[in-house]
Amino acid sequence: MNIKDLKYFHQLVKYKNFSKVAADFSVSQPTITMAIKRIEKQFNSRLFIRDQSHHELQVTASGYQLDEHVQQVLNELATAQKELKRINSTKVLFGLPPIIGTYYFPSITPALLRQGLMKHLETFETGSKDMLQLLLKGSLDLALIASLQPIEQHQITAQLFRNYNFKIIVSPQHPLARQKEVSFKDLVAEHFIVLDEGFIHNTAFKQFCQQYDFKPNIVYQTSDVHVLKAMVKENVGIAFLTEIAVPANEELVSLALTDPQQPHFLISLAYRKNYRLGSIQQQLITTLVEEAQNK
Amino acid sequence: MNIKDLKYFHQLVKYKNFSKVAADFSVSQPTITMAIKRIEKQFNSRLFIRDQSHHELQVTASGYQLDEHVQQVLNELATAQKELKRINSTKVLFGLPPIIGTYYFPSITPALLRQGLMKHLETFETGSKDMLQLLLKGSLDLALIASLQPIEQHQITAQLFRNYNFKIIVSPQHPLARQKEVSFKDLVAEHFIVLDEGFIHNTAFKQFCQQYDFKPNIVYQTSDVHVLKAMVKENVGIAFLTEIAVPANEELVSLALTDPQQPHFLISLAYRKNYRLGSIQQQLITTLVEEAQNK
DNA sequence: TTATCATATAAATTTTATTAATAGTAAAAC
DNA sequence: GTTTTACTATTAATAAAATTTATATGATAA
Repeated sequence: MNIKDLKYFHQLVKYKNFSKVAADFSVSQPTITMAIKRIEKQFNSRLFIRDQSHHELQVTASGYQLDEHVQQVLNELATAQKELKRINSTKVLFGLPPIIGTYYFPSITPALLRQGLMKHLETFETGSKDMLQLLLKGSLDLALIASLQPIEQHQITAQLFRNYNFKIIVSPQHPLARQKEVSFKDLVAEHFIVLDEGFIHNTAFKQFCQQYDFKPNIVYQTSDVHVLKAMVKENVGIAFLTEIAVPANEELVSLALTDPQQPHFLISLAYRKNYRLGSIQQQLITTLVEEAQNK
Repeated sequence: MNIKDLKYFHQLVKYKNFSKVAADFSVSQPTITMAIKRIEKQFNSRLFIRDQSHHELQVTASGYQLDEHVQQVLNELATAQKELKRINSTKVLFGLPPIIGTYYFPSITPALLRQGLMKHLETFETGSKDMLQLLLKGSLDLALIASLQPIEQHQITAQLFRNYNFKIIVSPQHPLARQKEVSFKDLVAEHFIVLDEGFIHNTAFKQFCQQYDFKPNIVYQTSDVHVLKAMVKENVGIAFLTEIAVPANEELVSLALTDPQQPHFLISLAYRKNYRLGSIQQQLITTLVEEAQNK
């Protein structure tokens, strides 16, 4: 059996059209016919129903079931390809979401430098949500990921190692600045500056809104935490942010949330279960975990 | 790329000998040489070091890393093959460990009969530990599995639905029969009849022994619960058994365990995440879950 | 030195995949 | 009710690929 045939098969399940698949792979149409015949013979199953009357190719239950496995197979091979491409580079492709990269990671870099690990790191920045997908696809080796729930993803090993609260930040001019804490439900009337979809802040914020059943008054949405803070300082609105992103010395007032059920900003270290750890990777993980525990 | 090449590759990682692999697949030795060359070219990586001086073929880090993925791929295809072979039989191959099959399952059969589901069931009996492996390999469609911890296996969906205690059972003649409950640590001097390795009872029992740091006096080991009970009735020894396997009407006395930290006998319904559920499968799962909740 | 073991190479052969050309079939368009 | 169009299947020819046979190479062991 040939991988190529599996690729043809998968595309056929997707497009349900032999000619289109042929064109897609720049081969002749009979090539696809033959490939599918080979696969149907190999698995001894009818995978498609060629019913010309209904003007669409039907995929059988067997066809869909096989496709589940074929997808897994093709992904596995693609992942292997990407991994092997990197394996001899002595560099570890390390995913670092912006907030973690700005406010948490710098505190670990001295330790990494001491161990001579920094030069083996190649960081890649994107939102935590994308990160998990990139890990799964093999486009990353290792990643720090922020989440609201502990990461439970088959194929991924995740070590939860930091747990932060969310806070409300306001300008010193804001009436709330006199308080030390506040309940989210008392913020119905406030104007909010919020972070973009890619941030889990967004998800946590929506959760809160849903919990208290109110529609927040969002005056501005940004993907830049500095912009968000600048606007809060100008008292344009208040914001919802992890405590990690609010160093003490800033001209901002942060209020604890008193709500009994509240989400947390979790930081985990994640990698694929079948990613083989070389000595550099081992050292890196150990150092990251140790540093996380020292704080 | 050909699946055959991947099979050759995997065996070569295993045996580290070209000629042996060739013999294994009944092909000539150059076939393997060529196959490996193709794969090394495809992945653009050195996978083996042919160092004749050390008299053994060395597998590189890349080689091992690739093998991780190759194993996954080969398993996925083998699973697909088995699944598709069964898919048109309208039968669901249903794994049922002996204890669950004898003491729990019969209580659900009336509901299954009412729904006309029994005729679609083909049950297969083996220990819970094997069951998970068989599911993963695609040799089973669905299984009831006993475990001490909730099942957390990537690729497997498991619904925990029953939770039983473990008990100590003794003959009415036994001194302990006058008690209602007992702590495991007070059983050091007893003679035990225990179940075989395949049973999770065995694991739970060992856990207890380890916890209290004692070496149990095991007078007989069996894989048959009836034999175990018969021997307990004869007062040959006492036993450690789930409450589910001790119906009230038997001439046995069961004692609760008072230990604060004790394992539980969990029953879960499990299937592969990418096992597509047809209407029969859906109905079956719904019925099983409903019945479990009714008790 | 010779024998032995393990892998590589090369040419010939076999097997398999692909193509070009064409046929078949049903629905849509004229 | 032909003709066109859109899809898929079939066939023979061709191209590509994997496999074999025979042999070479290189290293250790006898």
